[in-house]
Amino acid sequence: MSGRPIVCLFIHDEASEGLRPHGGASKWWLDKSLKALAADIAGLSGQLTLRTGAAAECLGDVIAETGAGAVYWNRRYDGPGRAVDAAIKETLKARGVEAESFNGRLLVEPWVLKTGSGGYYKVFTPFWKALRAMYAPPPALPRPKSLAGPDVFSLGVDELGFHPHGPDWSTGFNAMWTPGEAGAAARLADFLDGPVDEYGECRNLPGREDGTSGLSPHLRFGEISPAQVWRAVMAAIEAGRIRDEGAMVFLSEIAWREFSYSLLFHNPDLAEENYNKDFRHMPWREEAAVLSAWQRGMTGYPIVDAGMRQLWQTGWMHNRVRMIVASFLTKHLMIHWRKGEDWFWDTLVDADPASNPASWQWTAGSGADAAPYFRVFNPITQGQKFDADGAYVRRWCPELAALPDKVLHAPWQAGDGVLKAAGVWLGKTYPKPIIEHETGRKRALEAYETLKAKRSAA
DNA sequence: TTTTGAGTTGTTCGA
DNA sequence: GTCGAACAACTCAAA
Repeated sequence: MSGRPIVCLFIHDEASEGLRPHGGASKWWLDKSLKALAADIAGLSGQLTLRTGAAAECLGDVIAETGAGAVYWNRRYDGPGRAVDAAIKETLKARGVEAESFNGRLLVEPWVLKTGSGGYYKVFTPFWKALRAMYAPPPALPRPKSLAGPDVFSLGVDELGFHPHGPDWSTGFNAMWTPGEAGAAARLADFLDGPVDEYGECRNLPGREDGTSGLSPHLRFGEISPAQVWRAVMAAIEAGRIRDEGAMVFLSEIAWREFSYSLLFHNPDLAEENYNKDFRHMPWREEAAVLSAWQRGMTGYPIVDAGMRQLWQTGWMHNRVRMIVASFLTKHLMIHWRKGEDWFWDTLVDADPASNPASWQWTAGSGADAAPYFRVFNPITQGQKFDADGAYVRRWCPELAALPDKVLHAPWQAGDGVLKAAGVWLGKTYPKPIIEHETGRKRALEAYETLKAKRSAA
């Protein structure tokens, strides 16, 4: 294909059967990412061509307009996306157009790693061992010298309407993110220049800005690949610039992403159906007001509310806090994990078709290799343990900032004088707990008991 | 085929 | 305050 003119095509497809529409935060990201990509391509004498509509039709149009003889793309792994892509491949080949797909998103295709008995892995640790043992990143391809191609009609990025308007809720996003390939590379470089060595400990501290890599949205939108990450980490270890202790913990998190993709590939309904079918008997509660309080960060538990507000304001939430808020929704509040998954899908800039449902199911207990049923995160002790100095809660729940550390994660335990001195009026300036911890915990454990009873009866 | 060991991230209780 | 044990039982992966 070298030397032939290229049409760089992005199709925004909300028309093909079954595709899950992008959430609002994803659209915000795509708006910037596409602009960055367009600029990068323009720098190589090319043009990013944007179309909207069903992918098959858009491709047909562009082929007719340009006489293209070949179409190349990177694979996706969600059920509807795979169906659309398979149909396109078949149609193109029948028309005599070369059609080829590649692995651009994963270390290893989800059908490669198999257990001794030939199935896919359902437990992370053996999956990770197998991946580590066999994986070596392919050598990096050289940057293309030119992406020149024919002048084709294209929509402008702004015409997609991806940036929020009326109101623009994204002001808090701008300070945090630089979508695009250059932003992704800078993130990785910064992370490998020090923070990765402390990753093992600091990744659990949400108050630490550099405790985690912040690469998730870049990985989500293909601005950097896990193979690039792996290569860079290994190179830094070999050069003696970083130790392999923290680095391997970091790579194991990259492997969790792979594990999730393997689960999604082998369970295309992962975002809708319980992976563990016993959970169909779970007595979830339908309480719109309670769900809304969780979404708005008004549960009365500071670490939960801080997380939900960080999400709303920046499009991202620290991983430790994701587990806490997800446990709180599915266990204390007993609201279906799908409601949480939907909310994250809409509000996260890294909303991922594999990681999001897999992680929600993991926390709820219905997922692969899931948390055991008795593991109900205590939002008070989690806060005290991982946000001991209160930096995280004070940042995202400023109305509590003047409380002393001792009661910051459980304001209702503070005496009237302490509350008054801090300007906190429970039920007025900050909510009372939506449910008492011990009550919620007991209720969740009892519900899990009923699952067990139903299973043994079946 | 059978057996064996192990399983991301926690909490609570009692010594 | 700190420590170890109990919390269940099951499924998975590999020997």
